[in-house]
Amino acid sequence: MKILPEKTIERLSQYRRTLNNFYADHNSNRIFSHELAALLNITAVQVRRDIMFIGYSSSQRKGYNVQELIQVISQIIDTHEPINVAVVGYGNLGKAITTYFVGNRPKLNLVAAFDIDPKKIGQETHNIKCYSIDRLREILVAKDITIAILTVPTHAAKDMAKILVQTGIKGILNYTTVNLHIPPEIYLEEYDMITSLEKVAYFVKNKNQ
Amino acid sequence: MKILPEKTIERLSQYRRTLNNFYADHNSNRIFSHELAALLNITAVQVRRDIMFIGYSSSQRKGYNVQELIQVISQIIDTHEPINVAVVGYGNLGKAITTYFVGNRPKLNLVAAFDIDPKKIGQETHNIKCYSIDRLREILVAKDITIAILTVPTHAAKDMAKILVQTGIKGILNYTTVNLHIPPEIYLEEYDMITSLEKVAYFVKNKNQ
DNA sequence: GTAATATTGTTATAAAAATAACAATTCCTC
DNA sequence: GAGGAATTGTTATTTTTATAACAATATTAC
Repeated sequence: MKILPEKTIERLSQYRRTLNNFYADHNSNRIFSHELAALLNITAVQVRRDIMFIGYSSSQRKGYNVQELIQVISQIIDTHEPINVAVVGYGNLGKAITTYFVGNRPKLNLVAAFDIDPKKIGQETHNIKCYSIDRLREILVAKDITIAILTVPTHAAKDMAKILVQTGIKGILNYTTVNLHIPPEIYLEEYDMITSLEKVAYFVKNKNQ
Repeated sequence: MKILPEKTIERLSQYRRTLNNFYADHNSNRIFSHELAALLNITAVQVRRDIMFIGYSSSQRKGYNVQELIQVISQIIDTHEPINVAVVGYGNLGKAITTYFVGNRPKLNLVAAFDIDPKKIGQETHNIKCYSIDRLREILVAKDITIAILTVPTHAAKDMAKILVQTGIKGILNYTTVNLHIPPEIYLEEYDMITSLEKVAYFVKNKNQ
């Protein structure tokens, strides 16, 4: 299948979770585009357009089959073979992410955490063990880790990214406030909490324009 | 000034931080658009266009004055009066955000944290005190809190949002995976870590298309 | 001082994303 | 079973965002 728009991919992830919740709550296997849209604060057209993109279609006039739709979305956003993920930096943010992860995400396995603090090394939360940052290279390779979530302090971000790149990581989700410079074949997604907050502040201030 | 594009606001926040770092590191008061762009992994045109939007201009051919540019950006994204912010949910993520906040952000004050866990109530990190969630209404009003960062567990998100809305909050930054339904006059920014990770996984998988 | 060069500021174009419009289909009512 | 209503699927349009093109200006080299 042709690659899908970035925003559609983001929404597909949310559709899937929302559909799972919907199914658990309502025990109904039918959902209308406007129902799904309302749950996500978006428009029904947007939902239908995304669903068109992924090539799914319902028996018209009776909404979508919830489980089928979950299946189709999963075929697109999940990989065939599970992908192994590591959290690099096991401070508060790293631990928060580990907790978010607990549950059923069969194709994305969080398999290791790393930190420099001896007190954290050896800790195990939700079956995720924390290793010394010194063993980063070794364990990334040994455990076939493809994606890294970077949550180290600012001063360490650059060096960690360097090691990740050298080890052949495929994707980095960067939560540090450091702008990383890595080869273009590695997929880099950056998120900056301070920027988000400053954005909220700006639009709170300028809401009447 | 006319309201600026959302993406420009996001970048302005990052320009400012990058410029502050640049000034500290280089002790130079001049920066070219392509230098700033390189630091942020974007194009020089994008930088110049954003700077055009905010109405700043340099003496041509010699780059921008770093401190002036910081000033101009601050005038746009900062408020005149400081804005008070609270973290609702003082688990790992709430604590992580508190830590991120430490430093010089004169116009955005994190003034309180809230949690339901008696063990956390009364804790104080970086001068931020944790209060009982029972006192949320009271303290939001007393401390004139305008923006809330929501980091509570899924099951509590809806109720917390309700209280925030009732108390007249102006903006919410929602890190829970629950889609909130709040009046449109409240600015809502949502961020979903799982979605971000699933997005990275998708584009790692489909990078060659 | 003139030509070449580097940089900005701005307009024009392209690409991405969201919204609107509407035909097609199915279901329901009578 | 005819007519109306609700819903989907898709094309068209608009809006937002990013990129490209290029004139204007200042600096440097000679």
